[in-house]
Amino acid sequence: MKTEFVPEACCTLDISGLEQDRLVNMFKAIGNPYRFEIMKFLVTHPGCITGDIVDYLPLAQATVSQHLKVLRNAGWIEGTVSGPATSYCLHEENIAWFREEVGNIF
Amino acid sequence: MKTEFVPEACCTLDISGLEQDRLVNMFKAIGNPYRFEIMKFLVTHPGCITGDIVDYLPLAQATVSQHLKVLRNAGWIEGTVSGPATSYCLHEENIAWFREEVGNIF
DNA sequence: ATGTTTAATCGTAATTTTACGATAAATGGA
DNA sequence: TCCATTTATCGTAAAATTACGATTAAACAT
Repeated sequence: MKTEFVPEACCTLDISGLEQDRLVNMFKAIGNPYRFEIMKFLVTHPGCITGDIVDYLPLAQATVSQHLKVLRNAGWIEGTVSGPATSYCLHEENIAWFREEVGNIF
Repeated sequence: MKTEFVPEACCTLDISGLEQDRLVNMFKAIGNPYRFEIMKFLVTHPGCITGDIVDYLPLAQATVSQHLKVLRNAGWIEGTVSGPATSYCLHEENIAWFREEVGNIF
């Protein structure tokens, strides 16, 4: 069997299937300016509630809620209901997974 | 001056301004299944031409060309005209930058 | 029970992205 | 010069995303 010569590349991108889908979805979710800002805000304001983020961003409550949903579905954050409010935190486990995957393929 | 207590976070996301814009744009560009596939293909087929990628993906030539443009504008790849064709490679320098930035903030 | 607070969801408009066929432009061979 | 090859761009349709006001639902205090 002939093995094709492949020059040394600057990354492997060695990932496929569901893991790839999951990673691409995380890239897509964080690839939006406002959602990236939400992530940054959560680093310094862990456990804050939706209203805090609404106050912080120049967006309507419904829009922020929608962005939070995208981040939640992608696994970047998790929300816990506390009273009538919802408290948001970074999803440490998934972020650790992201860091490892990116570290492996880039 | 009172400094607020901030618990240890799983990442810093310590980035802002133009660098943040640039990074978010790279996230956005690679956050598309077909564009991610193109990147993977280029790892193992460096220097291939547009037509090779068109043959590889179930997309029309115009669509692939458009995806290549997005990847180029985001800095993921670079194309060099060779004859009537265009040869594409990963943009090693920008990818190295991406790797470092992600490594710093995550 | 009623009213207040909070956030998700609904409905919808505007914008952006994605996809494709057709065309144009550029190269190089016959 | 004429033709074939290759790819970018144009025009446009369809789909997805983004944004917002209005509504709904849930929790809790009075």
